[in-house]
Amino acid sequence: MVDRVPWLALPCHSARVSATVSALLLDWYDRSARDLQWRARPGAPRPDPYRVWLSEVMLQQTTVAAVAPYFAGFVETWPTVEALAAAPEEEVMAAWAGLGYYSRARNLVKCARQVAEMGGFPRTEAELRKLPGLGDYTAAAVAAIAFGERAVVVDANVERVVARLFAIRDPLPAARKEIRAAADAITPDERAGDFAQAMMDLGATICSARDAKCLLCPLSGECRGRAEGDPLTLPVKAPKKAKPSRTGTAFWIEREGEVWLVKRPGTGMLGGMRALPDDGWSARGDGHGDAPLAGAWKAGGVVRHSFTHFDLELGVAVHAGEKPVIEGEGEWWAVEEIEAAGLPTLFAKAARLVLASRD
DNA sequence: AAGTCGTGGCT
DNA sequence: TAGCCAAGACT
Repeated sequence: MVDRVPWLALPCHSARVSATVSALLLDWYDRSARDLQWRARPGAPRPDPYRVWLSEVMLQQTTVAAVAPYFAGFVETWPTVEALAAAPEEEVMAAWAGLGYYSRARNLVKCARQVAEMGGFPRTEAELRKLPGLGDYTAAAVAAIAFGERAVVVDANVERVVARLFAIRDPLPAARKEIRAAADAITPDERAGDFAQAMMDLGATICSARDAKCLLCPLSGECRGRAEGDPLTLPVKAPKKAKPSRTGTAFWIEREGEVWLVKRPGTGMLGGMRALPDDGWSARGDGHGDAPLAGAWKAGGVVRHSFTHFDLELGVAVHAGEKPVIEGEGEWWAVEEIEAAGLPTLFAKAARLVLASRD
């Protein structure tokens, strides 16, 4: 689709612009790179592929600030991919609790076990792309950053920077091909990993979604979006659908200092995570409200939680009867150690609500 | 190929 | 506040 990018139709011009952009950006990166714990230590030519892979998976749709403590905890507990491969999936899921998008954690374990079996990470983008949890972005990022391959790394930062740099006005997601072609054109043969990280640093700190600090930008002189006066309007995005609102109930059942926890099915919402029993609420509909066992219940309050595609108002019902008898799969968990259960945030909020009402 | 899948921070 | 957004993958 190169012919759809007007400036690319001029080979000499485009080659000059591309070389200028990559040189300016790499020079800026050498001066201004963020110091992140998964990047190579001073003196090391390249970072540890395990740390690169782990960080890239954690950073999918997730901010650096949110990832930092989880990354530190993971590499402390599991310093190598072999160590992670040997860990029980349940422990990894619990360690991931609160970070969101839990299919990432399931795929993380799957991937670690495959890689350990293979004797190490594959070193090419094409081979990395076959691993579970590595899509186009992550495969390219690991290949470039950990192994020095010239791969075209396109994430939301790159899309934004490129759309502004070349004033690409077609709306996303239709503009993806055009943006990718432009990103390809400015990716250098050498230091593609640094280039990718530089684009992401630029997108995070200078050319961000709600702000464009053009006076600080190393590419401002080359930026068509700035020249045309409206960089903040780019990239253009399709309007989003409205979020539905749902209601549901979670049930707090306690016996002798322990609370009844269930494990959610391996796929779907909060898949594979420990949880409080609930009444079947979902993105598609409200919960039925029926309690999982007979006896008296009292209201424990309401938790409001906003997921990506719906809002939930979750009532918490507390079992008020004597000696609850439970049928079905689950486990009694010491209330005092509820923090270690690895509850996703929604249920952690519910637990906090119940426990706070006792003080 | 559009929908599904978390969470916290920012404005 | 309510909406937007973040180093996307998977189906």
